[in-house]
Amino acid sequence: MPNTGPAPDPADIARIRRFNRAVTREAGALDASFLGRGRPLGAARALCAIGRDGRDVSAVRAELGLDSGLMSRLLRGLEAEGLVTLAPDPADRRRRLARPTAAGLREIAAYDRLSDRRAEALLSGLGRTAPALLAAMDLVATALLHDRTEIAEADPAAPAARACLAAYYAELARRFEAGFDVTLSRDPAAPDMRPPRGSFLLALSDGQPVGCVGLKGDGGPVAEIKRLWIAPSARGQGLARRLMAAAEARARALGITTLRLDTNRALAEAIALYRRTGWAEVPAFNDEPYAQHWFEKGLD
Amino acid sequence: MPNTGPAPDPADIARIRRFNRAVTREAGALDASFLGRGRPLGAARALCAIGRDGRDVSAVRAELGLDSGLMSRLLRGLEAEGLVTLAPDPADRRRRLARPTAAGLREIAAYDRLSDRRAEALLSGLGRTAPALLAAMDLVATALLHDRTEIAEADPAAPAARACLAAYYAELARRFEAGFDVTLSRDPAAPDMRPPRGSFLLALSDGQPVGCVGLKGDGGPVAEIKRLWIAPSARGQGLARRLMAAAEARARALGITTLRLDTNRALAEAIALYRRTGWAEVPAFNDEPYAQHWFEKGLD
DNA sequence: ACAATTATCTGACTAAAGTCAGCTATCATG
DNA sequence: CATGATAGCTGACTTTAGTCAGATAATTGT
Repeated sequence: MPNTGPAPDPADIARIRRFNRAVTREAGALDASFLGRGRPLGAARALCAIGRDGRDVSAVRAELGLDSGLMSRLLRGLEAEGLVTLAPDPADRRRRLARPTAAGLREIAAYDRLSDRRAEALLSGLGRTAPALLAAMDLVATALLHDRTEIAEADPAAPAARACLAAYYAELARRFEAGFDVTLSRDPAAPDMRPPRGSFLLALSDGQPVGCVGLKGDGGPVAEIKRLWIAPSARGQGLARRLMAAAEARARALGITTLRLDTNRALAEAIALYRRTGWAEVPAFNDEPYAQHWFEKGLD
Repeated sequence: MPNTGPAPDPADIARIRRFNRAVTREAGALDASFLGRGRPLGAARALCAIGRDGRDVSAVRAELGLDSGLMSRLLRGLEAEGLVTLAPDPADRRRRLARPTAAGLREIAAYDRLSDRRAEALLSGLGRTAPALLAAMDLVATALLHDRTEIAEADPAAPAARACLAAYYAELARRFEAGFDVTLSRDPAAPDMRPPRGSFLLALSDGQPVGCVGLKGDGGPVAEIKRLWIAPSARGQGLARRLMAAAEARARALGITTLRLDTNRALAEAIALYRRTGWAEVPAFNDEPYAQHWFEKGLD
């Protein structure tokens, strides 16, 4: 149901349209600068989407929204240029992993520099007003990305969920003082995070997974929150709060009355969120080696 | 010579790149919605660039950055669709003027509505945070359009000029200790700010007024600078200086040899600008109740 | 073991965008 | 009135992007 609020001010609409024009011009200029490296835009975008660390082809395809035939041809082109190598994914040999070669890394770095240089030019032309502009850009980006992020239940073994979990583990390994090895942790089995025992929720931004949370149950009235993670690119939008609220709602629907969670002291934002949203710190209720804090929340 | 200032913070660059991603998606979505009218994007853009009032072909071509052959073909297509008519420019019969037909006007309106609807959707999803977002978008747009801000003479009674003046009065009311009531002030009559007595200049960023200055004359060799104002989103770019320089140039062209102005002590940035640009503080030359400083500058 | 699904590749297309050389008509200038 | 510049038109291209219908191989569910 649109048009519930007051009718938008035409002057405000004009302001937004001016913004759109300003920004499409900027985007066009960036595209044009990308063209300067003697490669069509599609190929340049594909290379950048593969990134330094390499990625599986289907992820790139989903991000760029390309037809599989076109994607295949672009990769063939990049391969012929000696910029990427393709190898079957050992985990699923239908998939292929694209990795940049040394030359590919150089090209990616060159494209990054082009982006950076535009950003620098913008910043340096501003002087003392730069912080205000950056804050404004953050606000706009957050607003534009906000309504595109939706929360959906997924199977914890589905590729999107596994991608989130892999990124989550990698981040824990970076952030925990002692590193992180999932095999030493109380890793929940997938069936405990599937209905009717539990649930696994993904935050999807335009189809891309940008966050997750697990609800691990055992059929009884007490369940645990696990694996709360937000992609770096999606932080600062209150997404963790939305995911937690969705997990609580799902738990209620599954007849769960008490939620628990354990967490590591390195995860300060998460701990702050739990405290802000009605979780009470309680004594350790398990022997999770990576946990220093335990929380509980009643769902009534 | 770039790289003079301090090296930009990589985190700031990352923020800009996040902004770019958010915004190019938005632009892509708008393009996709334009495609829904059964016309390739190039033709749709050309039609919208022609606009309601029609335009000469070379102006459209310059705006869209198209090859003359391509432009010609796009126009031929629009003509065949019955959306535009082409006629030689009476002033220079090499040029051609494109004007929308009635059907063309309807199509332009339809494209406008598509843009408007996206803007409305964004606004309505925001509620009370809308003003902050709009201000942020203005700031970003102004920064990106920085080099496209142009100064044009306007009638002081035109809507864009009145909008600037209203914003100026509102700001004075906020900033002056005693508030501001325009009826108590020495408000210049509009004819004194029109050629040949004076002038009224607007700073236009992509069509939106973002600043103004008035030159109030009485036909003699002495004129006053009035109503210097820059929209908050456009500050910090040296626009006030550009507007003042343009006003001085206009004054010279009108045969004025001495400029004066009065101002309030609350307008510190303006006073600093006057001091920096060759204005000399002089004793009060009028009884403006809101003024504490009077300046004069000779134009030789 | 079997069918269904999934990821990718290939060939054969089309549409859109863009380039380029040469043409004509008009205009500005000496 | 010749000269050169300018604006636009046309035909003959190329490149880029994108679509679609199979083919193939690997995986999943039963």
